[in-house]
Amino acid sequence: MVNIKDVARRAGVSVGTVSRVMARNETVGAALREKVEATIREMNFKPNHVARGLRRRRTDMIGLVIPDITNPFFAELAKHVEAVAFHAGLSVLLSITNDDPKIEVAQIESLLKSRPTGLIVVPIQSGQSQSWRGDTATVVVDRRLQGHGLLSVDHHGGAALAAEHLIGLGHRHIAYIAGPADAPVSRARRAGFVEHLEAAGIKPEIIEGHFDYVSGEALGRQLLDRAPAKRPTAIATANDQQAIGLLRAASDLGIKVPDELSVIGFDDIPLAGLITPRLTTIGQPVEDIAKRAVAAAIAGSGVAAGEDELLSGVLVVRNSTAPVGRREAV
Amino acid sequence: MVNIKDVARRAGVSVGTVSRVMARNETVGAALREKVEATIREMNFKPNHVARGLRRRRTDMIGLVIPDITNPFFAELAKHVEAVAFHAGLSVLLSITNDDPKIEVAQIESLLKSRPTGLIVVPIQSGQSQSWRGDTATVVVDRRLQGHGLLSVDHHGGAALAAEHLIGLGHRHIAYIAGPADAPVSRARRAGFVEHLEAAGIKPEIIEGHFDYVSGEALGRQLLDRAPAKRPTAIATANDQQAIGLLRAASDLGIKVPDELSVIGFDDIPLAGLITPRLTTIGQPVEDIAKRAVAAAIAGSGVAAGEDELLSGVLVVRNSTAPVGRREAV
DNA sequence: GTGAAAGCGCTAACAG
DNA sequence: CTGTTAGCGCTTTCAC
Repeated sequence: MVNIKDVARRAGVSVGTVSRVMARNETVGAALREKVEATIREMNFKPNHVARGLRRRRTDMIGLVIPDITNPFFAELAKHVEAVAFHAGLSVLLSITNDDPKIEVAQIESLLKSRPTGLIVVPIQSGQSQSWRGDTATVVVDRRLQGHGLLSVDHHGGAALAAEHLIGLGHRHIAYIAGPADAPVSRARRAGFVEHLEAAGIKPEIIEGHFDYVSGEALGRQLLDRAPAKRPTAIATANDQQAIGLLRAASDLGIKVPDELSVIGFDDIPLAGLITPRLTTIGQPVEDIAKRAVAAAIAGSGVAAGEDELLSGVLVVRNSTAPVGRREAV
Repeated sequence: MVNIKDVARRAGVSVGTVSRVMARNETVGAALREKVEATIREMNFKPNHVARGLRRRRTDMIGLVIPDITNPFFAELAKHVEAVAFHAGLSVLLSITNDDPKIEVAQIESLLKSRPTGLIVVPIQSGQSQSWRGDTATVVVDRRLQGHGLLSVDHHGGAALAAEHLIGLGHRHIAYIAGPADAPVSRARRAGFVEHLEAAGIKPEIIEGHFDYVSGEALGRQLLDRAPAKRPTAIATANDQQAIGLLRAASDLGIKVPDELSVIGFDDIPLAGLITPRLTTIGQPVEDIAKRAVAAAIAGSGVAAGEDELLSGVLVVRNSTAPVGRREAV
């Protein structure tokens, strides 16, 4: 493969000059610059980023560590992170932790060996800030990690929005399908939801599961497979996937949404607006999160501990929620 | 950051010895080996993969180029590729082309600068095999690219399976929602479906769109928003997302699936089994594809041109298809 | 078996 | 403004 020396020789200049032309910053005479650029094109020279990375002691890559790429929210996040990074001339190294703390540690250690410019991490558990060297900018997204600032939607506030919505619709018998208790994001959403309800004198029935379709379906069945009078009139879930699973359970049990049951999710994944009924949910500013994350990673600043950036979620009302009255009317 | 020299000095050996210990292949005396390993642990030494990559002229990374990570099928593919790669000690560089040929070229050129061990590419169009250097193993997955072998599910055969299923159910008035005509994968699935129907003397109505929910919904509406007698009794789609969009359109128009309309998709994304009604579809062996892709990338072999590896899809019957008779009965 | 030393291809001083 | 040169941290002959 052709290297900088070949180019320099052919263009009749020194390697330093070629390097400066590529960096397009230095003061290189117009004549030489053109000649070099022509030669680069002509020889189809692709500068070796590995060598450059070695010399610069940092590569043009950012590591992205997420629990699960098949979760539409993280897929969306990855998509935007990749787009913004690419635009900034960076590549993204993808790591999937599969919600396994051991793998998470291994993945991060492995990433670090490539000396990336920055790390964007959606951690599994808040415990033990990994002792990875402070010389790689780290921005922690969506879920809290000890010793780091957090860039995320305001889980607590967003969940409160959901609670408010259900209360406003007249619901009093309300259940909540939470995420795994060891995930701080679950706790934040749950707390935001529950506290808001309790302030209104309502005590929701709470049940815990994973952030996926299957869990939503199983837990939904558990909540709904009982005498109509004992069923909640509204259920909120910790994310949209659970809500979609719940919708499926309701359908299987012949329970009409939203007439007999209101359902509200969290995330506003693309699918939320397409299933039947269209899902009412709390939308996240994913693109904005991605932009800020990449910017912080590049700036080398990360998000300082204690300096959280919490972005507001927004209530998206669609067809899975309705006034409780409708049910009595039936 | 501590480097190999620091370790060598502290352990009282030469850098060569440390290197050999890490490569865990050479013949290093047990005593020295232990001493070095202890020192590595003690100093928390993380070998610099950038330097190693420079020296080896190849990094421990594989590039993964896909059109759209929010497409559940590709997310699934990425998940498995990442898992297999990680297991083999490789990192994955993620590129998303967003179905834009210009970006695809730029992404690949950019990836190559990092001198990855191999490239796994889901190309956008079959045209112009990019003139990237033959010195990077390239395995082309899912969609054909001129000058390369293809590793993929058998689109043609899978679609024929779908056609066979609908015919067997007694459907005669059948429509097909295809993918974009410029994508070979669309053409393969469409051809497999249409040819099989025509062999049975049926000429389907065909309509084209993109591989996403929105397109499926719009096209579905177009196909269904007409007098009942003029509507197809069954619609097959080029992928599950379109099918899900179609289901939504049917629901909006008050058309019962599967009683009044049978729907069959392609891919068997996780969601397919969870929506209402559960979607009948053609399942892909994603994990197997991922395994083979990574193996080929590592082996440096790629998939030789003309040596396609076509894996069989499998018909997954769920609740979105039913005998045409049911409708007449209503 | 182990050490010494020559690069991998580039960037960034430093000269001129 | 441009050329020269010393490494970046590792692997890999080549000696011993």
